[in-house]
Amino acid sequence: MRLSAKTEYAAIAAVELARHWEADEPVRIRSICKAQGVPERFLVHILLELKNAGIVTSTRGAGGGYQLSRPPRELTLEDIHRAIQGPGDGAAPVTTDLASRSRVAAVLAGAWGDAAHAETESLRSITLADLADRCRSASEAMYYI
Amino acid sequence: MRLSAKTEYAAIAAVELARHWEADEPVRIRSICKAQGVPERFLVHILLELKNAGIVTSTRGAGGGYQLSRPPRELTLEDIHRAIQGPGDGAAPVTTDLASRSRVAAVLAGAWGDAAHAETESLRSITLADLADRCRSASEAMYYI
DNA sequence: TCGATAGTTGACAAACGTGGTCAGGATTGA
DNA sequence: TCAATCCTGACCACGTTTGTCAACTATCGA
Repeated sequence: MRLSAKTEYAAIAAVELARHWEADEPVRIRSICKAQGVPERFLVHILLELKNAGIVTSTRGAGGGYQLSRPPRELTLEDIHRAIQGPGDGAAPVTTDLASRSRVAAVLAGAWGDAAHAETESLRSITLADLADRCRSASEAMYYI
Repeated sequence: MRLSAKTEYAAIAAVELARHWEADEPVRIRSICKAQGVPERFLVHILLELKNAGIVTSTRGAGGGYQLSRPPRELTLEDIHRAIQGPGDGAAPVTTDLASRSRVAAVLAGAWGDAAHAETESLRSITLADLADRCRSASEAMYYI
């Protein structure tokens, strides 16, 4: 479960968009960066990847910005993870080479796959709506401190 | 679940040692490499890491080699994974920085942690004995083809 | 004691991935 | 037209990964 900064930033941005889902107007990159402390030039590329993956849509020009392409309830952390880290993550690179000539490697490939599957399922169980809700509860809890 | 070649090689070597556990004599690096197609000079360093992690023991000199330090039933894939990829894998590097000033990042850290935990538990459920057994069944199945 | 065998250790390097930055272009609203 | 905003590709610095090489040390058997 090694997480790249890119994936983390992508998830942060996605949750931020989920929090603005109801307003139904584009969110600017700059406002995300300002709120979350993410390097702006970098987030440009990340959001572009999310757009190419069909997770967000963009509106160009003045007053433009980004929005989720679907309701936050229908988007999971796994979607984000797959969009950024790529689908070539569950399959082991070297093992697939070795698996053809080594039984041990083949058996291991199955085991690694099981673990990858467990991770994927865990991520798939968490929607952006869940995360946005948790942020809301967390901020409400703050008032009691 | 990104897997480094190093971790894969380590697991292959560990399973190979598990298959020779009952013989109770050291296995040479060269014989592992010959059987599994792993670069020999590289496996040297990998086995050294496994040794420092207390997973294997070594016997120097002529007739020397490596053996598992404990019965294969007591060693899991997670042990191998942790020994090579390091324990600094479940914790997200950037998030821990951001988590302090961003609620979103903090909430996300929890979610990533859950997924990492699911992966770890999956790996922990597979022992080297399991894998050695699977290799044995796989090779027996070959006779029927 | 000698020599072969095998693990130990550290230095090194090429290739790759990661994490950004920069400049300029395209689009849109006012 | 002008300003705001996204789009795109090039670029680069840095660390990690994946090895290789060479020299050293320990052990066994003759």
